[in-house]
Amino acid sequence: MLKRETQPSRNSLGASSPEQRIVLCIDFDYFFAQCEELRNPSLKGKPIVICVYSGRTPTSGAVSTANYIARKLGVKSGIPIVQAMKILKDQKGAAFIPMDHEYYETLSEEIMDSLRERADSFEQVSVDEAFLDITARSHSDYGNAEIIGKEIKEEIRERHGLACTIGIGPNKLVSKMAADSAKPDGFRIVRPNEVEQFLKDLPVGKLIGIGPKTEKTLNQNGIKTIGHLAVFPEDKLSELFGKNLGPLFRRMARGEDNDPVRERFPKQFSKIITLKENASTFNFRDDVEPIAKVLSVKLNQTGFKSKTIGIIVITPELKTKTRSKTLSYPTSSEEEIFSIASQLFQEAFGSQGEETLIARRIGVRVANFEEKTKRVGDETESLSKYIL
DNA sequence: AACAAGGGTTTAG
DNA sequence: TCATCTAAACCCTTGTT
Repeated sequence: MLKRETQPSRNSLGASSPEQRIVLCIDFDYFFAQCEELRNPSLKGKPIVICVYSGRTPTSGAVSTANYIARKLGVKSGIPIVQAMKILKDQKGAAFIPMDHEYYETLSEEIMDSLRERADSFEQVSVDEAFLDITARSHSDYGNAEIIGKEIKEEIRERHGLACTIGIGPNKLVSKMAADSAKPDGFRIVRPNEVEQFLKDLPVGKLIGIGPKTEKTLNQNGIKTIGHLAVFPEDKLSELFGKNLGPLFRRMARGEDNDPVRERFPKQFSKIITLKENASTFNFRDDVEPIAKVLSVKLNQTGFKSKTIGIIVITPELKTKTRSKTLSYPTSSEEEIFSIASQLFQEAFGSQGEETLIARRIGVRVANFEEKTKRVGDETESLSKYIL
């Protein structure tokens, strides 16, 4: 059914790529739950649910993640805690553990630091995921890459006691999808000549960056598999998803991705809380101050200052409203963040007798960073190695 | 034409 | 029925240089 015009032959345009990159993607399995197993081994073998309690009622909140025992029974990220409790009510020993992000971050940092040394260049994507460019140290040879990858996997098990999944491929996209296809506790290599076969029959929704909304639109246009997407007319895709994203999706479906593995620096910080009860501005003024403080501290600790300060309101219908303001100078001052956020809340909630906006959750965001001068103790810091 | 600001949406973990 | 939290990237519109 799917007509494939994509032949093994390369496209004929210009510089035959200096590309023999080999990229390794590492993903710690059910990371938060595994961290909990690490400090409390008696949890092993039981369903574990990592919870974010909102404080509205003793059980209200959402599931952050769960180990595979719980997942197999239907507990997924994002579902209400109550629902997870229902699913697991007959499971003896099921554990509902409040998320302890600081602890996970500490463990993550230790491991990331040891991974960083094993890469030509390194990119931490999240608390439990990273890319390693291993082109040079593998001499662009997948046999060598396999040895390196397996060493890393074992080292993490032995030194840190954690299971992980590793994917290896010619770029970040393919390495990540290779890892996704192999988890948990997996290892998979997809070589350049295997990319097309690897991708073509997977549902489009499996492509990184294609979520539920995009998948639905694609399906409605007859695109069910990544192979379909790879040969779909580019102008149609541009029409559907925009001039940038349309063509990008098509390239991704072909397994193409030139994005380099590079250190990431934060571009924004935000903090959002759930209010005990839905409220308007006049009632949650006291909640804004501690939020401003947290962000100010974080800016000062990391050495950033932000020019843009914004607020976020989640309505009872779970719609998101945002307002922001950009200053002519960067700041990290608690008072300043608080004062501007308060101002924005006033404006957003209608100061002159309009209908009052009601919030379920409120938050503050700082963005548009400018680096503060100097910082001691960090060598990797000088940010001049930033090639874009 | 290029860029910045601002608000919304989508994705991911 | 119940629905966390953080961060990034993109889209579109509007306004400025």
